Amino acid sequence: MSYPFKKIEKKWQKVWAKNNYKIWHAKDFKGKKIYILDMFPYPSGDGLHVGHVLGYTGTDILSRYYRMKGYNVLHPMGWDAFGLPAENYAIKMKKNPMTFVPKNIKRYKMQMNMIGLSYDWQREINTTDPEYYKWTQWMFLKMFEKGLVYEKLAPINFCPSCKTGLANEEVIGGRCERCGSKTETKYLNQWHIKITAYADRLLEDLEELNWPENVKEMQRNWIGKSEGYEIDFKIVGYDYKITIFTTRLDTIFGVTFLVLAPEHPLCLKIAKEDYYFNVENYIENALKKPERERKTEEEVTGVFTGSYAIHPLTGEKVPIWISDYVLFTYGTGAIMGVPGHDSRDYDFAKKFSLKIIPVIGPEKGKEPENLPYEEYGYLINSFDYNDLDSKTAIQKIGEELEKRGIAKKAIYYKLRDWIFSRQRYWGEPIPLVRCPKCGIVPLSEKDLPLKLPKVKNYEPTGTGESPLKNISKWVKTKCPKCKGPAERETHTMPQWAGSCWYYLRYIDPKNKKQFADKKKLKYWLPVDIYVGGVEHAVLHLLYARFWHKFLYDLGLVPTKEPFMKLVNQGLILGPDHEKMSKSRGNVIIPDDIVKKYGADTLRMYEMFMGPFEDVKPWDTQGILGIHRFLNKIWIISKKIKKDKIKKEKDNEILTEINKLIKKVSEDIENFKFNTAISSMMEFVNFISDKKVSIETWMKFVKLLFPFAPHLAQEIWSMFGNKKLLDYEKWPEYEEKYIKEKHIKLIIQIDGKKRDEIEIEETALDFDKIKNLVLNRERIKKFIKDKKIDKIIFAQNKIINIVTKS
RNA sequence: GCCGAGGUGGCGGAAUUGGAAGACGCGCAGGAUUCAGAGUCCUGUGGUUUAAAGCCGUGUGGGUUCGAAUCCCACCCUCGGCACCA
Repeated sequence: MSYPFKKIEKKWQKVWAKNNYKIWHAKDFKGKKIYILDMFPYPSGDGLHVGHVLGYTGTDILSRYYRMKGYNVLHPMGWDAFGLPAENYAIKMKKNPMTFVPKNIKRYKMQMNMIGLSYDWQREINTTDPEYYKWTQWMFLKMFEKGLVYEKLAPINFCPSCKTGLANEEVIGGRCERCGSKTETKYLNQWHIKITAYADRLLEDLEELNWPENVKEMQRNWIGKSEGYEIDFKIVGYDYKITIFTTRLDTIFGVTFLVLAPEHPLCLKIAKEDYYFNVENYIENALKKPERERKTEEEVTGVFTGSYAIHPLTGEKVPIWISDYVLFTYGTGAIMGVPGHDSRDYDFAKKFSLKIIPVIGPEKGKEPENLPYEEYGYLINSFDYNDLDSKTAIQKIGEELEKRGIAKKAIYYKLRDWIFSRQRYWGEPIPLVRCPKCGIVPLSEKDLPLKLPKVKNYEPTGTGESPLKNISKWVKTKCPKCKGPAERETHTMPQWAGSCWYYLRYIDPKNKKQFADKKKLKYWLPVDIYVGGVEHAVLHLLYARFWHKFLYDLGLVPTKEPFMKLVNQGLILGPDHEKMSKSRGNVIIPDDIVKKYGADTLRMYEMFMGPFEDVKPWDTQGILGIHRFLNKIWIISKKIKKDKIKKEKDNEILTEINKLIKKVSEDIENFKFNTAISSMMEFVNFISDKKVSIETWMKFVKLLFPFAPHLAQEIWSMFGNKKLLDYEKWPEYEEKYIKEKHIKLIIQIDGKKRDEIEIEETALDFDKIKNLVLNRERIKKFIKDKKIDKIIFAQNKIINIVTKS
């Protein structure tokens, strides 16, 4: 029979709901703070899944722990309700998101209470609340004001299923991040935000963050900074010059051709008569396919222009080609071909029988086989620069070319500006007006929020226009400047807009005058611990850092970075070790588990499964182990109540409980919840045949509380404690009980364990121990007539007798 | 191809400042309780044809060391990310 978890959980959830404003409400400016943040969910309609439970339980354990440690804990929750997930779901269910989303939120909140999460609900926020998105729009206007927002007709990624343009970050392997459809390229007039202006700082400031290395690396790669040189090549018979970008100036003597991207404006201008037709043809063909689709093609293609450039150092003529393996959107849209040391250039040269000159080789006098050939080798076939190492050569050649005005240092990034327009209904309206007289005019602050109108038909049109375009009542407006007739911008903001600053609003959620009070921001920022999925590594986490830096530059937030420590919870797979999905039928629903075993079992099992950050499969049997453990605790509690031993007299138990306090505290702080639970189990196994005092057991119950709050609270009150456990102090361990009086010494012979011996700590003397050990029968038997070479005595733990062979 | 993380029983995983490999849990086997089952409790559980002892064992092969899952070198495999970024 299970312990009455249903009754217990219901009972305490009621008490907590009633007292929420007291127990979990973070008061401003009160002592030492800690800000523990979850990535807030999209209330999509499927409800909380076990992945949410994993992350949210982790932060709940931390919050409960730090509250008991005496910290002022800010642990809020809210709803990222704008955007595609909610909208797509609403379309599928044929319900307006405006009426549908609040219902979902209610359900999510109910589920969160069902698993006993200790959020400060007084700080709840919702990105679709006009009082919230008023400030999202306000911040957008600040960016507009500072010249970070611009409109551009550009080829963008378009999702044919979601019927909207997407940012580069939202395209994962050529597919829509949300629905998995292959994206297409469309030319649309879109608002862009100049995130590239922050590229360097976004890169540099990563250093000071306590984030998982892989996430930092993903951001570094995404920003993709390359330092090199721009070099001008003169063209024979023309006044034009071709500028290329390279990071490998040391290979310049290996240049045997130049390649232009098909979009390059010089292509047709320098094509010779005999080649013109071919060139025109090639370009036309190439441009039909957007860059993204060209990449996947295996075969190298290209066409010769008939023109030649002059090598700036050798004066030799090198042919100028056109090929779509050169991207117009990166660097200068033109490259120097070094087939000796670049695999793509090599493939190209092979295909079109172009010259290949190796210019990097082994160090002079060294055998070629024992050195790394690529990267930084030594120059060969490079005239005055021969035998220099690559690094030095880049410097020297750079200096020389700069002196002659042919080259200059340049830095390029992979990062592109943030495409900010969405052709969808369910987002923050962009607060701009198009006036035939004044052009683009921003709304004034007092006109915010610009509310999203209620509509009947909100489905995406697919024409590149937003559904808002059809609501002429809303679209037609007056120009804020000249008061003449004008039209509103009808595209909406991307889903990421609201999540860029929500952690700031929690700090002062009801402020009507500012997005948050400065003093409060100063007190609570930065976020100390941020927990969420790794899928946001170059989406939300990059945008939010940028947004935060922008606010920092305006003096509106006190820190350069928003999130100091980041932890990614690992994915939970289905029992079949596959990713959970409806189509596979391997989805575990938290509600079912709660019904069957209770919330405490669910919480604790998810923490016990394995390391918090690892991918791990759900084990339908494994959860029984945790449920049995909680049952055992319940039964032992009843026994202890009957026994009525007040003070702890058993020294062994004192040692164990003190060790446990130390272990659990350290493990919680390090997100090692699985080993914390293991050691609690070991403790319970240890005391199960002993009589434990109430004093000791109450300490244990406090340790259990962050993990299984309902059961712990019930046991706590069962022993007549009136105050809620939330207000109790976390137990402290006493060093004197932990110190071992006896030392178990392992005896090894030639590194293999042969025996062990227990020694008083005070009797640790090498000679004495040596005698003791060598006289033991068992040891004598092993040594027999072997000669002892030496004896190693290590760390009061091991004695190793080494024999001569 | 490049970057990052990782390979430990039948399974999830412990131990990583070099010092008893396999904690804890699941599963499995045997026993107790029971008319029976469920549940609970006890015992065992890396391999080595049976007990003790021994021997072998942390992806593979080498190395350093009194001693290696842990450090070094080479290789194999798995997972995650990026991918014509010059």
